[in-house]
Parts: sequence; C-alpha cells; structure tokens
Amino acid sequence: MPRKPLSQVDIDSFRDAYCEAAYALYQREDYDAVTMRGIAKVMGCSPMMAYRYFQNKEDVLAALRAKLFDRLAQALEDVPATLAPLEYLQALARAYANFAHEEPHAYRLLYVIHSHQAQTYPETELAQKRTRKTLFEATRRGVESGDIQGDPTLLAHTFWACIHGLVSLDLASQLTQGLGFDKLLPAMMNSLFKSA
Amino acid sequence: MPRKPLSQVDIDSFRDAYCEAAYALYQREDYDAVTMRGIAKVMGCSPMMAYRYFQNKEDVLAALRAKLFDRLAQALEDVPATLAPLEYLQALARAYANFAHEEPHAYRLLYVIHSHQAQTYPETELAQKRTRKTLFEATRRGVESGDIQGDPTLLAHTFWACIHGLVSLDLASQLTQGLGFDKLLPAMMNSLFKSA
DNA sequence: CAGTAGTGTTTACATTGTAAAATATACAGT
DNA sequence: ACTGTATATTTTACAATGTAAACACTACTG
Repeated sequence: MPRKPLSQVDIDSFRDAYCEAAYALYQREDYDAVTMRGIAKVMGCSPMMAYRYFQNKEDVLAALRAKLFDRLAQALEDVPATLAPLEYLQALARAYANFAHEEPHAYRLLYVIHSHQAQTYPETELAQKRTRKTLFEATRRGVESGDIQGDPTLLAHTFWACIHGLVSLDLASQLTQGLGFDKLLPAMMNSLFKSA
Repeated sequence: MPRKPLSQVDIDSFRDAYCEAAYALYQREDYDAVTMRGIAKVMGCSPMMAYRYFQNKEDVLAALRAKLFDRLAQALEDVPATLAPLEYLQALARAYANFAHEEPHAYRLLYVIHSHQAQTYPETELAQKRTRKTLFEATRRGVESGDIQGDPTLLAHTFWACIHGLVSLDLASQLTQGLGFDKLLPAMMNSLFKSA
C-alpha cells in the first residue's frame, strides 16, 4: 500500500550529490557559507530535505570528509607500486603533497577544521587505514630491499608525520623563510632516508 | 566634563580576563560552548560588554590565540640554551610536545581549528617569529658545533615539520600502530640528526 | 477509487552574533 | 550641591542558523 521507498541507490546518490554541493560551496565561498540552507539552494531542494538522508549537519560534514579521505587514499594507491623503493617513497610524498596543494580546501577539511570530537565514520576509518597501509607497505619494502634502514613501522610514522607536518605548515603559510615547499620536501626525504 | 575613559590598563586587563574566561570555557565544555553569551556569564557581565573591548567574536579568538602562541614561544625559550646542541634540540622537541600534551586545547586552537582566513595579529606574528627563531638558532648551533650536518635553515624546517606532524597525528589519535608518541619522538630525532 | 506508508515542504522556535536604542555613571563647570 | 555631558554598560531587537514538528503530497495496494 505504501509508496515506493527510497532505494539504497537513491539514498546514496542524494547523499553524494549533497556532499558535493557542500564541498562546491565551501570551495567557492568559505567555511561559514556552508549552511544547510545554502547547500539546499545549490541543490535546488528545500532546506529540510537533507534531514531525511543525514542525521544532522555534522553528519553531512563527516560524510564529506569520508569521501575526501577516500580520494586521498586513492591518490596514494594510484602511485605505481612498481617503482624502486626509494622512488616509490618519493612519489608517495609527492602525491600526498599534490593532493594537499591541488585541493587545499579538502585537506583543511580533513586535518584543520573538524572540531575534535567529530563523529567517526566507518568509511573514514577505512580510508585512513588504507592511507596508512600504503605508506607502511612502502617503507617496509624499502627496508626489505635494503635501500633504507631501521624499523619499518617507525620509519613509516616518521615519514607520515614529516609530510603531514610540512604540508600543514605550508598551508598555514608558515614556510616564509625563503625555503619553499618544493625545496624542502626532497631535502627532508633525503634527511630521513639517507642510508648508512 | 565627561566620565573617566577606560585606561589602556583597564582595556588590557579586561581583554585578558575575557580571553581567559573563553579559554576556561573551551577547556571545560567544548568549542561550540564558546559563545559570547557563555563567556559573559563566566565573567559575570552583560553579553554586549565585550564589544567595547573587541571588534567581534573572531577578534576574541584571535587575541586568545595570540596569548597561547606567546605561551608556546615562552615554553621553548624556557629550555636552557646552555645544553649541548643535540640535547638542546631534544629538549626543545620535548618542550614543544609537552605543551601540546599538557594543553591540547591550546594546541588545537592554534593549529587545528581556526578557519583559514583568521584575522592575523601583530602579537601572533611576533610569537610565531619567536618560536621559529628559537628552533632555527638551535639547529644553527648544532651545525656550527659540528654535531649535525646540513643546511641549518633546511634542518630547522624539517625539525619543525616533524615535531608538528607528530604532535598533530598524536592529537588526532592516529598513532594507533603500537608505537606511541614517546617512542616515536626520540626515534625521529635520531633519524633526522644522525651524524655521518 | 480510497486508504496509507513513505516522501517532501512549511512553519515554528531556540540559539547565535551583533547593531541600535536606552540607561547608568562619574566627572566638569557653575 | 546641582546640572550637563561624554563615556560605559545594559536592554532591546533582528537576521541567520540548525532542526523539531506539523503539514501536504504522491503513488502504490486493496
């Protein structure tokens, strides 16, 4: 007797479109412009529409972050794993930095904005795990091949922290000492992975 | 004929107290609880009082950030510069990390929250410059003493990025691979500053 | 064709930042 | 002592936001 309920595909596609609209708004205006009413206007739907697909605004942002984390994980996985260990690590760092540079808004949403206890998301966790895994695998292979030395897990963390730190400082316009990002990245890699 | 205007001391002391109230609120509740009305309640004054001392809410937060940046700069400057270069660098890293750990709310306010185009503040710039200067001096002396090798400016940036990245990941609970912060920091320092 | 479950919109309200109006206060000049 | 006035503070008011609740619509089933 009832009307046809929304299929999972409908739900997913609306959530997707709505997140994308929110992201577009964030890129075009700024973070404060991302309001439920604003997104609805972009979508051409009523402001309350979203509440049938999301729990609340924070849920929208969490879903968007999940999408963006996934995009970051994908960018790293797109780096050909056939490269020699050291080149692979270099390329991973570049891919990570490229993502942050080409989509600074995305990176900021992932690492700079979210009020600490942002609700976690299975997809977010998964994408983050994928990111970690890619980086860890890379250092593990580096160590196994003998190109670099040390504990792989430890090296991976250091590697990750360095890239993340450098990107953060760059996006915060803190690299104002003459040495730009492009000079710093290879030097840092060198410093980290110089073999004995 | 007029009533006695506010002295600069009055202004400064109110601003100081108001910022401290905002910070207390942020620590006790969470970021969303930091509202003009909420701070006023803590201060025991009317909600509009602050607008004679600050331009707007963003100005309050900018002033608070300036204070906290100053505290961070001071924490680094409190490290005795009489230490041997390598120990000095280690101690600086510890001091930086301690600040972030003991006052995670402060660190988050400085590096994790602020919506990108947060209005800049002369005092903020100054404190940031002091932080940079302390770190740079430390690497410069390390290089001059021969304890570490490389370009000092470059090493300083790498050093900074690594600490910042590690702290960020730790505060974001991303160090879940068995290796905690305390294990990673010395190892990272080792990896960065191993002499040839 | 009528009933109904599920979809979408309208209305309404509490909370925010803050502008503007209203009020209180303390000093100067008489 | 008293009054006028420039400044300090509070009160009131309003637009914007997130979202709950009431309402209206729609398309299927009997």
